[in-house]
Amino acid sequence: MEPLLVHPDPPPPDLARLLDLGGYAWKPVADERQATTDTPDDGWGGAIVVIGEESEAAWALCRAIRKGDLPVEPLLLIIGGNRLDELDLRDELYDDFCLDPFHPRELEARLRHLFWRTGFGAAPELVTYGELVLNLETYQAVIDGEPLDLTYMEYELLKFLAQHPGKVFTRETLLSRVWGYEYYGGARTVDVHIRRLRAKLGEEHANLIATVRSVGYRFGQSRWSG
Amino acid sequence: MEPLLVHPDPPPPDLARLLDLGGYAWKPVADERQATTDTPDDGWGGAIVVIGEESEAAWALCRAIRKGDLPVEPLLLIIGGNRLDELDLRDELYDDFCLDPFHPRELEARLRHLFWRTGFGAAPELVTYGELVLNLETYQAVIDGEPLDLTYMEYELLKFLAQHPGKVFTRETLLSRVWGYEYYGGARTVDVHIRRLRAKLGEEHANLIATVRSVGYRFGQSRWSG
DNA sequence: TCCCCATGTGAACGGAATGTGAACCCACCC
DNA sequence: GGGTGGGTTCACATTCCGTTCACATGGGGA
Repeated sequence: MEPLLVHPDPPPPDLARLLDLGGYAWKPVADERQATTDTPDDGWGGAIVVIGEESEAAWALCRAIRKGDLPVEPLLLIIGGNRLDELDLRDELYDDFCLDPFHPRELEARLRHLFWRTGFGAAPELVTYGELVLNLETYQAVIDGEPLDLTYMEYELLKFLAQHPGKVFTRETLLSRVWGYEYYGGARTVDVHIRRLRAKLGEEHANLIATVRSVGYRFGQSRWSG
Repeated sequence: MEPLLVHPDPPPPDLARLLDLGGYAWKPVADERQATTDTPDDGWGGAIVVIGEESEAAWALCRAIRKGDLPVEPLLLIIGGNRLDELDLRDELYDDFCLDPFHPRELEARLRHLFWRTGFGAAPELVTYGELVLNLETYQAVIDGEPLDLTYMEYELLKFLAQHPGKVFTRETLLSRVWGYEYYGGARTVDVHIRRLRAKLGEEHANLIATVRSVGYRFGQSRWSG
């Protein structure tokens, strides 16, 4: 998704943390001029403006965004409860607002809802390891920017491994945790799926999955990188 | 202005007092049936639903409002901070929400803003994806400029999918979110509707709906942003 | 060096998941 | 009552892929 425009620069630490944890890309911006010059190639995905002490600068930025030649949508405000009256005559300037201090879950919900309404998806749930990216919502996998065409079990197996990089799993463990605890079948099934995964990862990345002889398999580099 | 639909009956005292002080006309409503029979001549001006202890009844009312033949907009929720997770998969059911207990000024601001948006933003609500356009007000669908002749369920299904492009949905999820949470029927019904949608989309666009084997269906391509 | 066992490899089988055509059922309308 | 449109269900066809097998390969210990 396109990055979010965030004002002020730097933003409050808890806001920055929440955005990072939520997987949002964002860029702090001090004023309209910087917002214009720093516009990403694919534009802004939205804006979050904190109405703080310097409220005039913040409002000016909002006006610039809405009236000027810098069309950014949606625009969400974060504003202290004691400044609610500043919203009064400015309905046209924002799409949603959130009281400061905010409840993290509330802000998350507002962001999700805002992006849902405007048609952009919310930040997707991703599992990443190096150049490998698994999108849990779309069931798609990508490595080096190239999509991987994985079957269901291959995807589930790779997902589980990539969620626990560096850790060694026995075949029995993999069977119970990926295939299901009640599964009863030969352990060699795991080998075959590992083989197909390696093949699809390509020669370059096949070594992402290492064999630990007489134990099982490990995804990614071990801590001592041996 | 048309009166607001308020749930539950009776509403919390502080909500009633705030609405009265704000000069809003409103009517308490216990359930969908009453909402239908008590509809004012000139319709509802909007709805405020409190998600309280009886949250299932409240959600049922929301669904009825949004899916049924009782078009009420805008719809604002009042919900406890400890129930925020209930919002997660219900983005399409509401327009805005407010944490309970609410700050009176905040709720006022949200009401004002909500009505400002729906009052002036008279632009028809559209859902678009590439060459596909769904007009939510006229219930018409167009692709490549050619109108699509869709039945009701086909339209609802396509609308839901197009509102969440790239995301994979299981048949069960589609049944509950398109057909309704209380629906009980075979999952293969989804397959048939998908097939008819593909046929009506035409050979050129049939691949807009992709099958994700052993999972479900996905509309459009995922965005790999990140 | 030899042998054994663990793992890699290719192919085949069989069943599950999905596509497809048609029938059924119900509501609605004439 | 007959007819029509649309949602649902069923039976069958088809594709896909998870599993298993037989065999090849290779590493480590005696």
